[in-house]
Amino acid sequence: MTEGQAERVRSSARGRPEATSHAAIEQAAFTLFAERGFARTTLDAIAEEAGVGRRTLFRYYQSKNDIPWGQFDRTLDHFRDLLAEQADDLPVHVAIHRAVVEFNRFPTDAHPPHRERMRLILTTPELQAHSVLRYAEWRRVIAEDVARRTGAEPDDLVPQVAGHVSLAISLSAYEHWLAQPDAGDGDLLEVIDSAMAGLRSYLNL
Amino acid sequence: MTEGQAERVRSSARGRPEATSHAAIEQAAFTLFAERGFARTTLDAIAEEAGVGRRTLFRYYQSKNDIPWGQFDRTLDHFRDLLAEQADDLPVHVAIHRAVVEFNRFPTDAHPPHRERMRLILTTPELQAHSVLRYAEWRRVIAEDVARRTGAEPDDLVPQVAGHVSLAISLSAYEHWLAQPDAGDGDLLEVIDSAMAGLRSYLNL
DNA sequence: CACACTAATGGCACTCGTGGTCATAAATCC
DNA sequence: GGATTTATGACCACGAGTGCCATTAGTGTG
Repeated sequence: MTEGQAERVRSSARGRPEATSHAAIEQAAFTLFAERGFARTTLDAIAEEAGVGRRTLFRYYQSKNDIPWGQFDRTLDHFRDLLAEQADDLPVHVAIHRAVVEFNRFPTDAHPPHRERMRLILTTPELQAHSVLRYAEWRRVIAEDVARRTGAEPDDLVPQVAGHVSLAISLSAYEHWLAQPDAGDGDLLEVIDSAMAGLRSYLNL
Repeated sequence: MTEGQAERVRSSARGRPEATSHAAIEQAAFTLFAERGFARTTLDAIAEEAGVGRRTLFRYYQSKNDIPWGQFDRTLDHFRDLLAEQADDLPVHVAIHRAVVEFNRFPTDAHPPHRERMRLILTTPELQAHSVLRYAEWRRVIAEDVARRTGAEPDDLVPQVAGHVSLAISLSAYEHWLAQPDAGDGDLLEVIDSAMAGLRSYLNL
């Protein structure tokens, strides 16, 4: 999903070989982000650290803001599959919730690790802002699944609300999880459950 | 609320008078946005249209992205008041929901009008992204009120979820409202109610 | 009225992200 | 070896954003 940088999959082994990789760029970038912070890390610095030209970075990532998201693109397809796997006779919100939880079980094949990545994304203003565009695609995937389950259109109100609310739950959970000094990946899943329970209790308060 | 551009309220009438105003800048900007679109409108063009220097724009708005939001800052205080006004014996989610609806009743003292403003904000990628920073403050106001009503801390999970979910409802409603070709301000309030009802039905409550 | 004072203006220079163009490098295929 | 293919990286241009500072246009005082 996402346009992202177009899956630079070489069909053949012809032509000049790549001078770097997404992984190498991310590693270089995260190193510098950790040292100086996101805003004060220039693309020139990342290019130098990665040993490539600055112009080349833009062939691997659409923008500086896209670097921290790394592999997220590919994961959306996985998310779509997880949603499709949930039984059709489940209550819709249960099916969606389960898929959301599963989606966060093996967050990424990290490097840098999931938590640090999410911490950066959720605490850096520029990235918080930029991420909305990613979230929109994520919400769309949910809206489409809810529409399919309920016989509605993805643009109808309920599927849209479901997408927005699922995101709301997830973001609440991530923020809470990040606020806990030493929580592991498993704890994240519990917090997502708690957030959903919190929503239900809020609506009954 | 928001740091925003610091309420340029002159204590005395001394010193050189302002060469322009927020209203004048917004009017110039919206005119150009309508003509060429947001992205292709440069700050130079806005400055020229408003008859001021480019540098001066930054004394009225922190960034180009902040221009469409206009007066939103001040409205947050109003929102806080609306929340405080809701009776303490109401179910929490009802109190919050009512305040949210009221908040959107007289959206702005428009010019340019509310709907056009929101259409721009919600359909322009740069602005969609930038707006999360505004939303965060809005959510904070809700979290604080929910915390007060429930005896929790604003950073606790339920108040946070309440903020996120209220935003989710509002955004769903706005998007749906904007998708209707000829809906008025009153219709927006109904859509907000519908979105909340949609959430409850989605959750089988 | 002239002079100090105050506050906003706007020009200049600079950094940084982003995008277009294009010559060049480094592989494979014949 | 030469044609072909593909990625690279240099050069250039534009626009947003920011610090600096001389200038402007008011008010208040003697």
